[in-house]
Amino acid sequence: MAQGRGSAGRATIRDVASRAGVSVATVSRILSGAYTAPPATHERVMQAVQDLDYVVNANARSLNTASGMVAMVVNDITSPFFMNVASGVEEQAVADGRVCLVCSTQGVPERELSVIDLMRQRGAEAVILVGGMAETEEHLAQLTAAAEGLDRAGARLVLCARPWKGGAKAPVDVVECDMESGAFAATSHLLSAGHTRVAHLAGPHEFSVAGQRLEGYERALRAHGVKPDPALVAESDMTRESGYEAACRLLTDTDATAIFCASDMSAAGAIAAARDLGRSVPDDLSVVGFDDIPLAEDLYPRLTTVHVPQQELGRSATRLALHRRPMDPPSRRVVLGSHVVVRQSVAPPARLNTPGKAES
Amino acid sequence: MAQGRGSAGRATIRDVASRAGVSVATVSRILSGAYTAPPATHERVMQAVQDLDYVVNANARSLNTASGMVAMVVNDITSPFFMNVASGVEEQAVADGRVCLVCSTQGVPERELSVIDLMRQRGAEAVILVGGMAETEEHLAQLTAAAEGLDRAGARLVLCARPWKGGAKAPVDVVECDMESGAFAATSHLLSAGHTRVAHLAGPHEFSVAGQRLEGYERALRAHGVKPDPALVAESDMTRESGYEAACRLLTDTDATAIFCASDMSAAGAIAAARDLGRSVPDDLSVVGFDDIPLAEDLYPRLTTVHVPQQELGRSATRLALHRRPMDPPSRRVVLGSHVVVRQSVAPPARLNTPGKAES
DNA sequence: AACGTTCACTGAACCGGTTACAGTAACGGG
DNA sequence: CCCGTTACTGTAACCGGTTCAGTGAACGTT
Repeated sequence: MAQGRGSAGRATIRDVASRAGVSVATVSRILSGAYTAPPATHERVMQAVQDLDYVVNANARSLNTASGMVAMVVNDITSPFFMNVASGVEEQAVADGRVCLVCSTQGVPERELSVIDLMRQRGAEAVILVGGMAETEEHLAQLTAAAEGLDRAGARLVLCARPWKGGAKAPVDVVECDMESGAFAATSHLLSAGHTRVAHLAGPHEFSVAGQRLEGYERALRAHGVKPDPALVAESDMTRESGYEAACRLLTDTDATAIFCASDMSAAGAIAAARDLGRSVPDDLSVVGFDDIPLAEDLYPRLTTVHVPQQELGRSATRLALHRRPMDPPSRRVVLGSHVVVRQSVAPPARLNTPGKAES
Repeated sequence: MAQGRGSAGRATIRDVASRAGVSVATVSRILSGAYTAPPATHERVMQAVQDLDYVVNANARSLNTASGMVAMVVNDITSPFFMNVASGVEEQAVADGRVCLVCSTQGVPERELSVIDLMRQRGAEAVILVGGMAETEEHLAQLTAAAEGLDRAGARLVLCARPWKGGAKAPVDVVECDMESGAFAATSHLLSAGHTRVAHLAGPHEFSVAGQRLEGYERALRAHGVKPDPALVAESDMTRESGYEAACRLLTDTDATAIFCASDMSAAGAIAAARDLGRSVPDDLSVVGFDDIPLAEDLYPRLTTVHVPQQELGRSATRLALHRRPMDPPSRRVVLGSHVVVRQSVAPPARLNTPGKAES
């Protein structure tokens, strides 16, 4: 079996046809399962395929037919949050009989566009953008153009876990999580525990998702009658390292007794920073994260955080992309909820007698 | 800009050619950058491309030319270890001017084969298998067949972080890490700290990588004059959950004072189990992991583990696949080293007076 | 003036599939 | 026995690119 034909290169459908003594059309029909040939013919063709180790050329095939590909574009392939979403996308895609390909932009905005283009060139049926990215107006315009191009080709661009600022007439669907209210709940949780000096370890201000979390944080403060203090918000890029650094600044320069972090990763950094500075969590410092990635369970103390339904985000995005009916509006939007999951990283502030610095 | 042509579907190269008043050959050459046309012609063509919002059909293109695709196949897209390797693959692939696509098998062996096939159908220049998988003889045979098929098409199959049992004549390259000696070093580290009852939280016995770690563990025991005790090795599937369960069994059923885990994930489970059973790490139980994924830094206590150069594994694999000279042997093998990185999860055993169970 | 080059470009034959259209054989009904 | 189906198969025209072989004009030689 699989005795490579003498010549180099791969066998083509004509090789198979001539070896089986039938026409290419017959081979094509049999292989694509279009119809049932009489057992004898079927057998002969299959034998020829076997003998020649023939595999169809999917590129040639999708010259006339749908490619069956769903493409997912991710900023950072090592980010647990993104990859959890990605697994939801994948799951739904294979459930719908497609194959799912993941491609990373390595954080470079231009690569995002070129990757989308690539997928468009390859005839992907849906392109799903997972996660945030800084959005200049130019970038947004190009994204809109790409979406229109995809649309014209009968494909779909879906934004997942990332808001869309491009207007409703662009053929773009969006699945996101209500992060503003998640942030509100998280911050409220800290305020209810008695904290008044609640810091926020924000994400990059260019990221719209970061903006939403900041807004929720500020709204909660105001709702509890606490005046937002700009000194209490530090910016990081949501990674562990930059979370560590920003938290160090917060802990040394301010009197914050609690930190609401824009991501679990930066919360991990914050906890490490606290430990290195001799502050114990949650006794000396309460920490709340965002995302609820698996890591949250393994931090010490186990991290109280805002649960974002990552897999469901991915699944919804894929469903939106693939199950589209003729008269759907050009642009649809699904918003999933989030909720805080309470674990062990929050406690009441150490001393309620704030003025004095003496131990209670 | 991008004023969609009246008709549906995408513009083809002939549309562009006729609009620019040149032949398709000219357009093709200009767009593929094959030669430099006079500015006037170049300009006309580019304008037509712009007007029609033309994008090449990459599938049609790769009917005649190399696809420039590198494919990576992963078992679990959410595994930090795999995705760290994956980022190395991706990095090297784009450095070599290719695009890199990731595809997951979702842990199903048959899907591994079908995904490889798919990539073969699509004309990938290299297929890189990242991570282990149970290998039946049949699976191995099919893998060999796939490798031969790829080879005939001028592509390459590379196994990364996964050994190859299929013989050296198969056109398969392998990049792996010396896990046996990593396991030896890790176990020795525990033995040197004074432990004699060292348990092993093994991976699935069908996984060859798990076997290597078990061997290193046993060799270390023998080297230190300790008789391996089968009761001290528990099997898990390297996930956190199954690590938790296996560790619970180990902690309640045996008198182990240290556990060498086959992965950091299962070590995380073991630490959680110890905590839930009221044993403190490292005072009552020492734990060593394997892989050195980012999580290791965030566990409490910070996890002593065996560092596996994940990104480098991925980079090497890609280099092997892409940089191949004519007279290279059919099958090459690169083995990278590993070393234990000491953090805080190991301490001498609590009581050297093991016989009595009284508190010291 | 005749001739060899180079330049800019074209026509048409590929690449490897799918599929519309058409043709043949066998079968069953009237 | 004739004719309309039905079942199967073949021919050839696509799909959308790349590229080989070649044409005609302009240019520089001798």
